[in-house]
Amino acid sequence: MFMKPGTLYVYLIYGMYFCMNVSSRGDGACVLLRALEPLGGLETMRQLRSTYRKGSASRALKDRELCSGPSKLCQALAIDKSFDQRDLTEDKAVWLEHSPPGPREPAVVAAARVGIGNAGEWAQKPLRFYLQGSPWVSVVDRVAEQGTQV
DNA sequence: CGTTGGATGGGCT
DNA sequence: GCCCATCCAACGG
Repeated sequence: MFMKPGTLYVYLIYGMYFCMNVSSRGDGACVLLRALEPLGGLETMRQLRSTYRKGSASRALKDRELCSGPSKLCQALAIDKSFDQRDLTEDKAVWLEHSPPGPREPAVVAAARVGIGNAGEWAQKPLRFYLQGSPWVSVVDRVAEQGTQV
């Protein structure tokens, strides 16, 4: 986390999953990627996701199940510890792009974060952001959406 | 739709 | 030891 903004931070969680973060401006600041909208390579993602599951020969995953969670998207993109500390502005294999302009700016929901319990005052602050109405989000927070400007 | 319990390992105290 | 910004299968309604 204490790296140049735009640097990947990948760590192992719960002994078997990875989480993918991007270092941001400010000492110790970073952003955890909790979900993605899969735009290409869907079948590759489906295959990568399936190999990690228990009954690997079980039902095919729906599109929404490919990247709707921090560790799901790491599986779908084959992100592991080898991607830790890569520079998103220089690396050939992984980078960020702006999304193409849409007809209108989607509303951004600011909600409480997921999965950190009541770990101090910061746990309750609305530091989790997602596009309202997106079907690709990992968790929908109806309460937070009440106060969102559409 | 909801809830519950098990898998699993590195890093820190 | 114990904590981790998790996921999935297996249930019950």
